[in-house]
Amino acid sequence: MMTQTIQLDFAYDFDRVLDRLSMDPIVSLSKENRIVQIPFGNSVILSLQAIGTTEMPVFKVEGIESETQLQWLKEIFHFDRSLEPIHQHFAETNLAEVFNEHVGTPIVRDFSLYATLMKSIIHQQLNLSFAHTLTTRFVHTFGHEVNGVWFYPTPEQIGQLQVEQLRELQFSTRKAEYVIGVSQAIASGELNLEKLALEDEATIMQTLIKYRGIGPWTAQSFLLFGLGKPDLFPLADIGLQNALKKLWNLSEKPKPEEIASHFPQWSPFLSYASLYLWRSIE
DNA sequence: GGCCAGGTGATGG
DNA sequence: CCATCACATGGC
Repeated sequence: MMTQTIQLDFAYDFDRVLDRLSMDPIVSLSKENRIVQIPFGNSVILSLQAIGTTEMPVFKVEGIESETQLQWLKEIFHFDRSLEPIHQHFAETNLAEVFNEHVGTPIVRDFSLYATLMKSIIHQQLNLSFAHTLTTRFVHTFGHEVNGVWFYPTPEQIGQLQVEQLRELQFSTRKAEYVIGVSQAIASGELNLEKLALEDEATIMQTLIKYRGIGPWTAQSFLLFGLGKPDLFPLADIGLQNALKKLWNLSEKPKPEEIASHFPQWSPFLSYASLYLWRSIE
């Protein structure tokens, strides 16, 4: 098994990454050893360990079998683009303080596009704690485990389920229908997420929103956490509304139009504003 | 015990 | 086209 070393030339706080990943009960990691195990495809496990500092980030990678895998890993962990221009951009904005508190914090993508979609649908309108419970049950019941690392089930498997099988895990009837329906569309080849990912953002949004259970919030989550797009701010998100309410000392949650009025100033890096605001209330 | 949660689709004007 | 409502159930 090949071991590789990756060195970055910009500040990158891997311990923050581990903190965030540790909120996902499916992810296998050790904060102490600064290592995370990453499921790739159907059964490959890659491991990523930090052996440097935030200012001098160095990583040890194991399990890589091809250049394609290495490139994928770099994109997933945001190794392929510097965070410094983004922090510079926000230094003169009303989010400067928030950004100062999150120096070197990257957008880490989900480990598969299908996982992003399922997770987003499951998370709709639920508190994080219960959403994590449902996601864990979903993966533990229908996915598979290799050496302690969990792999999401395939769309083919989920597409064949009956609503009742997800009801047993305490999914609502409607949510079960969403999850199964979207999985069927993917399994049949009608919806090809990898191919869709190559299209422009407007096309991706329009395509996804046609499916029952995918609204603007879920489609934007797909762009942000699935594809790592830099300029998304899901206005419908209650967490972001609450984060801004707190930051601006408001008595009520700010209205979407009020939030959107700041977009010209924050763009083209709205996703980082979203991410850090979420973290500010976690 | 009531209100809220990292929304969405259906319904009715 | 926009406002309102049901959905399900845990967390606090």
